[in-house]
Amino acid sequence: MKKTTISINVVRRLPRYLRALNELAEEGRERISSSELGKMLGLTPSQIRQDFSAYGEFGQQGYGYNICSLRDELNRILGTDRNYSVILIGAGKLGQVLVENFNQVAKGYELIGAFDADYNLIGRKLSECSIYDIRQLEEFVQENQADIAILSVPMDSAQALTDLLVQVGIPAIWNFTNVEIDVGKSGVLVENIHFADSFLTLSYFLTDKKRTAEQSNKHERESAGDMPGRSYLLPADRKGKG
Amino acid sequence: MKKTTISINVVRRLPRYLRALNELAEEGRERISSSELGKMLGLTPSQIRQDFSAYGEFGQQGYGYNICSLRDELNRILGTDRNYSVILIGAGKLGQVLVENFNQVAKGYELIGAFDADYNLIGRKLSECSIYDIRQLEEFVQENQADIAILSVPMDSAQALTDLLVQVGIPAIWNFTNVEIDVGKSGVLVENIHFADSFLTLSYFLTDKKRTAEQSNKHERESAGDMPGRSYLLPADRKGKG
DNA sequence: TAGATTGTTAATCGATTAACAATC
DNA sequence: TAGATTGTTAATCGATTAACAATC
Repeated sequence: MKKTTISINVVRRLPRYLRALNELAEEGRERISSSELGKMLGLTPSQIRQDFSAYGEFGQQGYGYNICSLRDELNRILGTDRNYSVILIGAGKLGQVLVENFNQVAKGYELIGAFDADYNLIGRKLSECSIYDIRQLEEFVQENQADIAILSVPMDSAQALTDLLVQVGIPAIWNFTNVEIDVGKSGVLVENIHFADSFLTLSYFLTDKKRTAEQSNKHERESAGDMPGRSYLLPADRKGKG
Repeated sequence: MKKTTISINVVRRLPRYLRALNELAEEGRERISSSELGKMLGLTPSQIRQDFSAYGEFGQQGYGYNICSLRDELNRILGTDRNYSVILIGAGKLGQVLVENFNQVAKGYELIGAFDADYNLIGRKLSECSIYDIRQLEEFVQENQADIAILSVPMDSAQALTDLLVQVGIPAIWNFTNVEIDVGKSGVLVENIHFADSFLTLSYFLTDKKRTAEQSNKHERESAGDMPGRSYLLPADRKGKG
């Protein structure tokens, strides 16, 4: 356990490690080396050992890492064992889909309430969770601990609802609106799912590839070799290295 | 126009630039300096100038950048002017939501077909787009150019459908399944929206913050100052710098 | 024991920031 | 012209990779 500050790059790899370990555990595997895990995820063994060592000494020389205990450590590090309570802000179509998939996506988290301003929705149920009037939010969070808010509202109300969430003291927002929401200096955590940004990134690489192809067509295939092309764009870091 | 290889970090900032520029254009602003744009997005002026200069000389000394022409350049770089055709694989709830929001998310792209294996869905319409039998996919792409596939299917069929997409020659996949899909050495582009990974990242920082708080409680508030705490976790790079 | 593989230190590589001449 | 601000080169900072002693 060395590094004092852990970079965002390291953090974003942790869920991927957890995913791989869950798979391995299901297959009944007992142990794995940094080098095998590296092959699975397209990372170097060095990087994997560095990443883990930022949090402790989880492996054993000559043996590798015990899959179940490493998985447990990651769950602890990520906080999936903390029984966080989640609320949904915006119970429209997207919100509904998110709730339905919620248990798949977020094992160990509990959805305790949904909020909307639409009277057609208020009073209904989403899975096992009630939809409340957004004006009841403050009251609700005074009586119930809410750790994370899922924000799935129209773009034009995103900032107003962010302000509300900050005001009532929600510590973390999972933002699905395609807006750069502003929490000021509140210290409220924001994690964005910007669909459009992700889509445009894909569009970029596709365009880049086409441009390269157009280019080499211009050069009238003097070099007839197959151009490799990026094959994987993973969030924040590349899979294969070129 | 200098750098030959452009890093993924730069690329992932481009959609954010575009978003800011669209906003500014709507406000009727004409020009902006790297330093003002930097303030908007929490980036240094240097970084912004570096990023743009990888693609060309879009600014003017003493003036800054013309908002509309910079926006146009970015659209060109990202390929939003290329009229890409998109298909949807998996017309379930998530797929439906994605299609409904598609025009908002991806202006300038056309959804030309949806595919599913469910006979309750096949033959219906999603917005203005027909849902076809997935077994017709190969035939369909022989007759229609399809540039990007949105993959929104259950986790256990994700890889099989990826294989199919690769086989029929789709060049880019926007993957919404929480699975590390494998396109082998095909060179097919993959951009992931891993909901779970994103959620766990948020959970991590929340937990991290709580741990820090617990820590400083242990130290019996000798230093009574307010701890700042990370306020923004943006994809791939941090907003405020600590 | 010998082989495997860790955790960690040092080396390398890459990305961000700073500085500044060029110029609108 | 003077002030502003670019594009780019150089300096700094940080992250990844390599190497290796420690040890299971």
